[in-house]
Order: sequence, then C-alpha cells, then structure tokens
Amino acid sequence: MSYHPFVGALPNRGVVTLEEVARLAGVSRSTVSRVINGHPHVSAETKARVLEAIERLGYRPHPIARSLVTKRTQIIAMLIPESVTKIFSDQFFGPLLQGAVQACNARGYQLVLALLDDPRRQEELYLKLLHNGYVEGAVVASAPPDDPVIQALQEDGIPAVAVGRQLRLPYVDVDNYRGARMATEHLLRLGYRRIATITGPLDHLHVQDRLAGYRDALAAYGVPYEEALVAEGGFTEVGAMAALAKLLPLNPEAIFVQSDTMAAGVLRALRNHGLSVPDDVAVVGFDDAPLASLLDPPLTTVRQPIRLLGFMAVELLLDILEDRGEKERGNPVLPVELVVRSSCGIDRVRRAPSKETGSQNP
Amino acid sequence: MSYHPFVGALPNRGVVTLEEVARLAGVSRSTVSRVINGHPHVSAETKARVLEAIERLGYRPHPIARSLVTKRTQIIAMLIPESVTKIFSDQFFGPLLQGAVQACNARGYQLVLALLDDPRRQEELYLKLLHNGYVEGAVVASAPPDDPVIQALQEDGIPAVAVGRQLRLPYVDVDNYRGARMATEHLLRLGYRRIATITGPLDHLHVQDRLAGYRDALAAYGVPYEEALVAEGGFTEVGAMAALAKLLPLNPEAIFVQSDTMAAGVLRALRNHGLSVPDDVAVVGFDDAPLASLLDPPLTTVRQPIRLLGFMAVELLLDILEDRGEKERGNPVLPVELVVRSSCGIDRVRRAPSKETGSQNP
DNA sequence: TTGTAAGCGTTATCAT
DNA sequence: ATGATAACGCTTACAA
Repeated sequence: MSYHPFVGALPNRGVVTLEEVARLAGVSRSTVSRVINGHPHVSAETKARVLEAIERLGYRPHPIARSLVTKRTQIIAMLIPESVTKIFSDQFFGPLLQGAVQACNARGYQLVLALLDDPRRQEELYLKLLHNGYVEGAVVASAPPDDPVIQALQEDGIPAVAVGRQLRLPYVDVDNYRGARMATEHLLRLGYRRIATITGPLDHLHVQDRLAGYRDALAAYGVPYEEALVAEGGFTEVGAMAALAKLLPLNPEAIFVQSDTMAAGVLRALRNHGLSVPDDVAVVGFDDAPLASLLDPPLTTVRQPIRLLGFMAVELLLDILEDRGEKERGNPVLPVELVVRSSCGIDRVRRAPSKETGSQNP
Repeated sequence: MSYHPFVGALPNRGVVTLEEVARLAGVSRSTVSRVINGHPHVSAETKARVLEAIERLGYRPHPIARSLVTKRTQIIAMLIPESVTKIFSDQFFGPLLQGAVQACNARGYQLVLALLDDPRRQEELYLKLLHNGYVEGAVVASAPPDDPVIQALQEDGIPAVAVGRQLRLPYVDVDNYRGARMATEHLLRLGYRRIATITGPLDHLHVQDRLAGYRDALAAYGVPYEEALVAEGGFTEVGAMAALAKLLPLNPEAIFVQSDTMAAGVLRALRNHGLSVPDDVAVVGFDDAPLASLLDPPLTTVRQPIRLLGFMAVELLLDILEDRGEKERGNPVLPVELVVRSSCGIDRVRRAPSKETGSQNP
C-alpha cells in the first residue's frame, strides 16, 4: 500500500511531556514550564539545559492541557450568517478574510471560519461552535442588528466585534453614507437625474447608511426621491438581475448598485436586455472588488478598504481579549474613495458634454 | 455605553462543573459523567435526577477538559495550499466547502478552514495549526503530490485525505481524464480541429489527467498534438487571460479551458480582443460552477459534482478517524458529465454545419 | 532561582 | 448500579 496506516486519533506528539523534559534536564516541571513561557527568573544556565532537552526530545507543549488551566485557546471565529454559497460568491468576503487572517497570524491566533450548510440551522450550529469552548472570541460580519447570533454571543459572554455598524457590539466600519453619497453625486454631476439604486437587505445597518447617502445626494441636487426607483437585490448576482427587471420599465438613466457583485449581475442582465452600458444606462458599484476593473465596461465604483476592515476588526477583538475589556475603545470608521472607470459614462460625457440640464452643487 | 463590557477570556460557561451537578443530584461525578456519555448501566431513576440537575444548573460539558483525557476534539481542518484570494475567487472552493461542512455537521464535527495570508509562509502556518493539537485530521485540497504539507501530515501521523488524486494519501477524485476527453471530443465532433487548451498548474495530478484526456481525444481523431497550443493559466482568471494572449496568435478555432473560472477570464479577454464566442473561437470549460450558465454566452462545460466531492472527502476522513485506520478503503472516483450550452458553437454548427475544413480567423 | 503541590474539568479503572 | 481515585499535561501559587 502506498500510504501510511494511521494510528491513533490525535497526533502522537503527546508522547513527550513536560515531565520527561524536566527529567532529562535535571530540573522540575515548573522550571521547564517557566522557560517555555519565558518567565523572567531563570538562570541562563538552567535555561540552556532545558532548551537543549526540549530540542533533543522534540518536545512541544500540549495546547489543550495548557488551555485547561489558562482558559485561553488562541482561537477566534469569524461568523458570517450567510450561506456558504453566498460567502464564496460575494467578492466582499475574500479580501475580508484575508485581512482577518493576516491580523490573526501576526498575533499568534488561529482563525476559524464557521461555515454553515443550511442557513436556517445557522443559530443552532453557531451555538454549538461557540459553546464548544474552543473559541475565545468572534468577529461577526454581515449581520443585521437583530441577528440571533449576536444575542447568543452576548448571553454567553463571548467577546465579539462586528464588521459593519452594529448596535450592541463594538465594530469597525467604512463610511458607507459618504461612499453612497459620492457615488450618487458623481452620477448627478454627470447630468443623470433619473437614478435608481439596487440595495442589499435593508435590515443591515450599512445598507441603510448607503441608502441614506443616496437619498441625501438626490436631495442636495433637488431631485425628488422616488420609492419605485429603489430595489432590493440581496447582495447577490441573481438578486440584482431580478431587481433590475423591476427597475427597467421605469427607464432609469443610471443605477447605483450597492455592491460590485450585484453590479456584475446588472451588467450581464443589461446586456441580455440589449442595453449598452453606459450609453443606455450608466452603472456605479460599491466595493471595488477585484473583478471591478475586469468587467465590461470597467466598473466605476466606491472603493472600500476591505482587507483593512478585516484586519482591524480582528485587531479590535484581540485588543479586547487581551486587555479583558477594560478599556473603552471607539469604533473605527474607515474612509472610502470613488474610483472612476467607464461604466458611469464619464467618457461619453466628456466627449459630448451635452446632457447638462442642471448641476448646481451646494 | 451601548455594549457589554466583556469579562474573562473564555465564556463563563465554566462556572458550573460536573462536581456541582453531582452534588445537586446527590450522586458522584462518575455517575453524572456516565449519564452524559450515555453509558448503559445507570438506573432510570438516578438518570432522571441527574438530567434534571443538569437542566437546572444549565450545565454543559467542557470540551477542552474532555479532550485532555479522550484525546479527541471533533475538529478537522481543510487545508488548501493556495492564497486566500485564489480560494475565494475560484468557483471551485465554495461548493467544495459546502459539501465538506455538510458532512461535518452530520457527524458532529467542526470544520476549520485554515487560511493563509502569504502563500510563501504556508508551510510554517499549517504546521502551527496541525501541531496545535486541536486538529484530529485534515482534508487537503488542491495540493500537488510533493506539497510540503502532505509530508508534514505524514510525519506527524495526522490522518489526512485528499480531494483530487494523490500519491501518498487516500483521496476522492472525479474522472478528470474522462471529462477532458469528452470535452475535447465534443469539440472535435463539432468539426473543430485546431483546438488549444488552457490548463491549471501542471504539477497537479488532476491537471495532468485532464491534459492526457485532451491529448488522447485528439489522437483518437487523428489530430496531431501541438505543444504550442497548450498554455498554463494557473486556474485564475487573469492567468487565463495571459495564457490566451499567447494562444491567440496561433489562431485556435476552439479552446478547452480547464476550469470555469479561467473560462470566464477567457470569455472576457476574447471580447476585449473583439472576437466573438463561439463564432470566432469556441470555448468549453470545466467544473460547471454556479456562474457557468450565467456567462455570455452560456458556457459549455464538464460538470463535476463538487459538493459531493467535499462531502465524500470528509466522510472518508471521518471513517478513517473513527475506525482508527484499520480497514483498507478504495479511492472513490466520481463521474463527470458534459453540459452543452452555447459557447461551444453547437447552435451555429447546427444552423450551418459548414466549418468542415479550415479556419478563417482575423 | 528553583521545587512542591494543588489544581483545571473531564473520563476511566477499579472496587464495592 | 455507583463511588473513589487516579490519570490527562500543563500552569501557578507558595515555599524554600
């Protein structure tokens, strides 16, 4: 047979213990423990002896035994109350995880991504994960403020932070209001007036923030807000395509699509309808996900520092964990930036600056 | 302030222990332990008393303490030696994880997705995860046979299985050879002769299998194999776009692209070059990822049961774990299936079955 | 500076 | 059927 027969459940790393190292080095267990944990008061000489013994025996501390007494595991979880499909198809989560992982690695923690098969069983499964005692803290992303997971976290006293504004959790966020407002005002500045928007699920606070930015931008230009021009796309590509179908009969000149993943769906659907972007309909996205520049046409979008968001969320959590929540910390809000490519029709407008009906900026 | 101040590192679930339950129920710790673990010889009466005490106290066993003695954690890891970016942009991994998670949930295990920030540090990080003692076993996906992770696994005696053919690990695979051959023969049957292919990294066994299928299909139709028509696209969208750039000067009539993610890149790049699919170049993919049918034109591709792959890999691992590797198991190979949509030009061929001899490309 | 000993919360092996 | 008691491998007062 070509592969090893496996023996035992857990790695047989356990065979060599503190005890044996102590014996070989001619010291007590405590002393070995001290050098391992870098305690100050150990003579350089014995320290050397212990280190050598550790080396010779190939000793490695047993984290579970250690956890039992220290109550620490160095494991945190990332909770995303969405289906696995969505997590992996929304361009947002890749960079987010990347940043989170980076922060974890930098501080010696392990990141567990809690994945669900069935979104309806999410509560049950999360609780199982959280209750299992391995998880010291959690960062929850993409959760509405009333998500049961958040309540569960609170009840269990598990330290947690959120990605995106939250009511009862410390959080890291980007300036969604500003981003949405910039996107919409950009469209207004280009001369569009009949501007629709496709949003994410409205129970998410950051979705509301973006919607507010959109509304206020319209107001600032004296354009009346029309309920019918707002459609919910659920942050998915197909959801956005459906939302577009509702919007199209209203003949929007431009659409502010509140995520790049949805924008990709919109571009595709628009093409299916035989409409060209930006000539027939201008489109602006949100995220500046990796694919944004690759779309056809390249997507004008609001860049948010997604990796940084993940990184800072983890940092915030670890700070809380390690200071045991003594300090009061603010909720960082990261800046966003408008990235102008061509889906907004800026080229066309530049070439033929005709559509100049009224642009008076306050 | 709006959110709880957090106390302590780990959930304060620990406050109630076996001891206290025992006291309340008026029995010994051992008895409580027995009812919790469903041991046979406990009188119905005491069992009821214990259960009630557990209920009243809200007791939950402490998995870490338990692990210390049982040597089991019910945690397995999914190792994907790729950058986080790639994991989240390749349409393959979403469904794979979904299947894996499902299998885990069904059997009471926890799935940890080991994520890397820097692919160059992967070895170090994996080792840390594996050595930390929480992980009972691992399923490794997308690893070449000489990946250091595999060796590390062996050395540590950590049970592992692979997704995709491997030399030194039990594995679950799909019939890559057959899929590639079907795809290529489909193109040949439609009359194309100058057929290029864009592959994944050639050190992966399943990539080699697909390449073999492609070659043999050509041979079966008496078409000479041309090295120059094979380009490596690294399983990424941009990699595929670069590969296409190399291929285009050779005027291929059709391209067998060995993943849907790469195919999406190829379609985009082709459009950028002003070429139409399938009229100028026909394209066939591999995976039947969720986006395949949404592409423009809808992608003809080889469907592999990715979720099932993930599911079965985990099942295989858990079987090994729980039987302690006594039994000898085969390596399941799942069937694939050709899904014909329109990127292969079947419509056009049907309408005008003319293209029987040469190519006229710009 | 170092050793002794008492846990941490379980399960497992004996007895009874 | 149930209860002592000894592990599991480590950290951490408290002593020395």
